[in-house]
Amino acid sequence: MAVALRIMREEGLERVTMRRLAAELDTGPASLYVYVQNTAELHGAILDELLADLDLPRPDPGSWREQLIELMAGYTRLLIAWPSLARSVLALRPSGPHYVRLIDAVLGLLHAGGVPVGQAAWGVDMLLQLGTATAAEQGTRGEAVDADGEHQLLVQELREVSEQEFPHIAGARDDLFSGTGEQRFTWALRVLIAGIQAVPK
Amino acid sequence: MAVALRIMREEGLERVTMRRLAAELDTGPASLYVYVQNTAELHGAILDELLADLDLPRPDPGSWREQLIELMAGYTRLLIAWPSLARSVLALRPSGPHYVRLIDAVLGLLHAGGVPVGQAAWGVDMLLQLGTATAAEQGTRGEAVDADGEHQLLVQELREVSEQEFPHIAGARDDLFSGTGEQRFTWALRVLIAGIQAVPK
DNA sequence: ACCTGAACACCGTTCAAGT
DNA sequence: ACCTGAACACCGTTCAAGT
Repeated sequence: MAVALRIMREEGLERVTMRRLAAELDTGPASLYVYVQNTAELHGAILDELLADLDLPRPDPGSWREQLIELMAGYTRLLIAWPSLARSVLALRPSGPHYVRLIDAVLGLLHAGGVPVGQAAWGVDMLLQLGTATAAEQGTRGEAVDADGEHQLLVQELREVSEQEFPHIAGARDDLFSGTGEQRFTWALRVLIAGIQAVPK
Repeated sequence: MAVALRIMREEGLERVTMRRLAAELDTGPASLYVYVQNTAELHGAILDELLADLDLPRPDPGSWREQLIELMAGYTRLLIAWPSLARSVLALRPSGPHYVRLIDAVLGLLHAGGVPVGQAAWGVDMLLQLGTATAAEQGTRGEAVDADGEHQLLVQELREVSEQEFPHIAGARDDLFSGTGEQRFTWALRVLIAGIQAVPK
């Protein structure tokens, strides 16, 4: 496990492959299938290892919202450092003890905020999905230039769109690209929290 | 392009590779790099092709919310049929004419609902991200069994968690697993729409 | 009983060399 | 000038055969 984390830190998740890990451990790739069912499970184990470093707050009814925003920001920051791990995680529906701990903490904060338990239970999924997806959208270390190129492509396309054909894009042009990633993410969290509080099941 | 779609429909996105596509076109893989910069761009082109089939509503101020929910459900349904395409798309920040058309339609509906343009502009990203991420979380055709296995793992873990260690999970146990995917997704859309309306930037 | 070498069936991308 | 065969550098997973 420690070896897998080292490879990820040094060369990126892309290099944390069964073959590469096996080579690092001086054995054949077949040997790893004794400990792990497939590559997805290997990546899941890496996530849980990373989540061990996440500090969970002791819920305080007076500032539960800020605590929740900070906790989600922390989770997301952690994954933004490894976008392709975020991509794996999204397909994975992670399990693992530290992930469970995180779910409990988010539920605890929503409880402290007086959010009805049914809404909180469905809301946790949305909050974690927002964080994971936001990280997954970031370009990978390796692909950074490409992903940016792709994004620039959309930006350019939206800027050049004709007012006749797409009036609403034209009318929102400035707002579409405004704000930093951080500002947008914080707003998104507030949107989610407000909605989770307000909308009954 | 038509060939790529056929391969996807017959064998899944996993088989829409540069080499496979080249073989299907009776040439070497190098030839494709004349038309497309890399595999990600190929997948992006496939998405835009699929989006051509999405019906966009003419906004009606009386039922904009239901129209928006139906539009987002349509987008998501389309991607749920190809979860690994959704995964590619999340990393891609898609461009392409049909994607632009979709953005304009969502903005139009939010406008019809009287949502301030700044909130609408940032909100579109959240709505599309919700759809894409929800589809990406679905198991792939090929991985279906595995992904389900993973998910069952978390479900089991959450069910068996001790009341002392994780009181909030224990207290929300029934709600955590309640509802169909459809019900949860519709609720999530309403949460997002309510939040986008309510939270100023 | 446990482990793994070697094989099967693939990948993306580049570039020198051909037409 | 344009196209592409062949090569480089990898993959995940399985299973027969060894210890």
